[in-house]
Amino acid sequence: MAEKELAKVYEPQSVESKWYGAWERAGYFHAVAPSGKAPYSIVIPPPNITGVLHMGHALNNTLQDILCRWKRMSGCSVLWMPGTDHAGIATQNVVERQLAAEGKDRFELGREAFIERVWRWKGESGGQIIGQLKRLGASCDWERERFTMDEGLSRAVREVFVRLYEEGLIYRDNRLINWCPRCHTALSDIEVEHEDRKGSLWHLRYPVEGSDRFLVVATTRPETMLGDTAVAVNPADDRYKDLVGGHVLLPLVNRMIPIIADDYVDMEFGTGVVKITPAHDFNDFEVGRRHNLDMINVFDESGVVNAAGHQYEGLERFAARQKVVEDMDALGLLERIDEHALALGGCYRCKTVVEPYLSLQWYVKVGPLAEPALAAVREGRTRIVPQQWENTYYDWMENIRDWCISRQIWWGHRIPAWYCDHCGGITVAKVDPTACSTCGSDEIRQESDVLDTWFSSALWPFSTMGWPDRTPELAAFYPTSCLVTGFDILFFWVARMMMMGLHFMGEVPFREVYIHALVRDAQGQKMSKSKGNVIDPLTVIDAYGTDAFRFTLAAFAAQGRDIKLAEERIAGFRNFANKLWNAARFALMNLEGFDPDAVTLGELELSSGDKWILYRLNEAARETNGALADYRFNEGAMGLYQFTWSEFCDWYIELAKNDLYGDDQDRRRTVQYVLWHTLEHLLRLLHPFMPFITEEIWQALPGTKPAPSIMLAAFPQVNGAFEGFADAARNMDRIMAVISGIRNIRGEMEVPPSREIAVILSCDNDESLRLMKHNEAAIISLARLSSLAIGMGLEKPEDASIQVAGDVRIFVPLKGLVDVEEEEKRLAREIGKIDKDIEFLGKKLENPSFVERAPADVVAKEREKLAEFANKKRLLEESLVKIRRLR
RNA sequence: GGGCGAAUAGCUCAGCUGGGAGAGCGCCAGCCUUACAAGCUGGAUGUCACAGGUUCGAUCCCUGUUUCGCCCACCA
Repeated sequence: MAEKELAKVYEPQSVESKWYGAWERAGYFHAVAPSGKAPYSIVIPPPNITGVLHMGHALNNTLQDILCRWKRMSGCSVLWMPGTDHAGIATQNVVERQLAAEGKDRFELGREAFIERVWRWKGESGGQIIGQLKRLGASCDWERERFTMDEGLSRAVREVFVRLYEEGLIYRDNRLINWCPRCHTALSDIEVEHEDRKGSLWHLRYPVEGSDRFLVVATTRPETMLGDTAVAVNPADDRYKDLVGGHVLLPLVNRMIPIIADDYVDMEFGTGVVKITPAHDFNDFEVGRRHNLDMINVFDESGVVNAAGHQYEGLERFAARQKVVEDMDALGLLERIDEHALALGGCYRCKTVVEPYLSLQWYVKVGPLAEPALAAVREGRTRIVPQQWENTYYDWMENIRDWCISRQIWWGHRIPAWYCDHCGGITVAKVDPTACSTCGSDEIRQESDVLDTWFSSALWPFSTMGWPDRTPELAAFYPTSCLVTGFDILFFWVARMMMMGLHFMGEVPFREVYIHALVRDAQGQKMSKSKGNVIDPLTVIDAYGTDAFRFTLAAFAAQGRDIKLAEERIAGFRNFANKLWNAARFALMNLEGFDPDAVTLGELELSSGDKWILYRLNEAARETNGALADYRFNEGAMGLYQFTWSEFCDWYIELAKNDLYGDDQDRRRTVQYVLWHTLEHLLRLLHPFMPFITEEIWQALPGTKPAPSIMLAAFPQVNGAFEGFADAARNMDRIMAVISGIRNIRGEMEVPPSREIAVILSCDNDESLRLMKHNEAAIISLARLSSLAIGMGLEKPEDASIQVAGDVRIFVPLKGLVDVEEEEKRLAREIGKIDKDIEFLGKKLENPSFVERAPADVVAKEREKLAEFANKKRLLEESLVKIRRLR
């Protein structure tokens, strides 16, 4: 067995690539169904195949991996289902840009060739994010990796579409939709992002027929007047009552349009007159339907004015706006222009301003699907964490509108509907039909639209497991245990999975949904390419290592709060990884020749220090399990950080040195065992957070391994035997207080560590005396003493510095160390601090209502504290008086 | 317009069911103490946004105010 030399500084790169490959090859990520073990399953939020790993992915997948590794180690059969999303519009855009660079467009290629080209692109450069997830350490079951357009999932999509159609939950309708004039497709309501912008409110005069009056309408979109088919006023508005039923002459196009009355018009706003453009405004559309108005579409699918716009035909919509305003002005029909704030809707893929557009589209009737999805959360069958998001979910589900699912692009699941040229009937079928189901004609054409990308991702939790077949995976792993996602896709994805899962599986898709925060930059701004404030996770990984990065994300992941990622914090956790590494180096150096297999805990005689660290380790296990069970990732991470650094390294390792370097072979063996045991368990606790470094160290530890990888070792649970060490742990706390007291004098008096000092401890009871004597060696070495005298009721030497630690008085003779003036100042400072405490507690205890009404144990505790402070103050004052006498 | 969240040390943030506020970084002082200078030891630093209320007691619960941030919404 060649003992390898561990470098002084942890180098993540080689360790990471080595272990990830080994784990994957060994099949540790693979879930077997059924297995007899308790199932735990998570489906990954499938990243777009166009995607490149960003901070959001890094956080999302780190948290999922922490859960999966923790559950796997806790004895569950874990399925983490990975895959990617075909991302219809986004992917089509990428390939279209490529074509444009070659001076071509998709229409030249034709539909089939274009789709082929997209598949080719996917094969060559799509899905690079998978490799990036592996660098992050994600323990996904890659053997099961799925793609939303692979054969199985396409079959599921088809099945769902046909069934919903047959149930009357999918229909076609001609109405206004959000249209992206750049992507040339319809968008669903939530695919439109509203942004507040400054705009103008143009006031236009429309001449009233048969009169010299004008009606002044206010509009934010003057170009749409080309499609006006009415003006409306409120029926209760006395100003215009006489005009209702009459007409105005629409300028520029010179069309007579009616003056109608509708409650929709707000008398208070503007002039109280609204121009009605049913084909280009959602409200106007409703008004138009109520009044049977013509709906004149004045744009083509690129947002260019069409023939209905007369002389403006061929003008792009914003150019048309300018021209319309100019022409109205020239006619003296532009009354004025006000500044006006408005929320402009943009395409979520390309940011182009969307156009309300009249067209025939496919819809899902969501009301009947939303009901059960609401009930499931209300009844707690799916729990949303943090709970505050439940309200957002309810609000949306309660006000949900039908979902436009057709997209006029080519890349995606083509809608399985065929139109009959002969009878006009529609055939919807799972298998491509050869004839019209109504008239039998074979002159049928398939719908050219594809489905919204989110239609297929809504099926993800069951389609990835083989639905509509009844598979062992579905039986074992559906419903999934947990979904980890950001709130930005709560509506897009989570809500729709709830609806589809309940409808087709009869059961919720996941028991819990953990909604995590957004990762922002150090200034709290959303990271975006245009702002140039993007931190690339892979750059961070290269610079600091995956483990440090993951630990940073976990430590920051407090519930309900955005993460502001500052690079210094990552460096801090890189230091933590290095600290762990060096603690391990220390352990390995001192465990040479030690065989843990030959030792059992029961045979060992444990010191206070040994019991203390085992007790604290046990508490750390309790806290980590509790934190992860509640998705308190930050508490889990920070708790382990504190245990590792402030307890294990700062105290136990220092304590252990005494015995490791000493002559007592029994003590040496005992400490070796405790050191080994603590480190070994600590590594397991840390493994979900820092998978690589923990495996590397764990493999180097002596002893027979319970598993071939730490991934498969049992996650530490609370050990009842260690809970009995609570008293010993408290004793150790007293020893530590004494050591800290001595160090305090040393630090305050600026005595360098190289200078060993003599110390006297004075106890006031036997128990205390025994405890101090028993831990004499530890005190001497940790406080760096030349000598230590311990006794009962000892007198303070005249020129000694004093410190009080519980019931122990600490005297440090100052002879030749420092002058008494310094000691005088230090004592005055100490007394000053205590005075404040005494004053506060005194007031509290003098308050009769506190003593009467507060719980007895609280009062007793406060009294105890006061007595302790008073005692400490007395001792310090005595010595201050004596010190002064020396001058 | 509706809803949600935040305001705590110089900075970035923790703080579970009310009992004198914590971490990391930074700062000051002293240290190459044979695991680690990416380190060790000691230290300083807070009207817990503001104003009321409940309570013996409020950073925590209630009301209001201010300032930020986000989400939703068809007022031209």
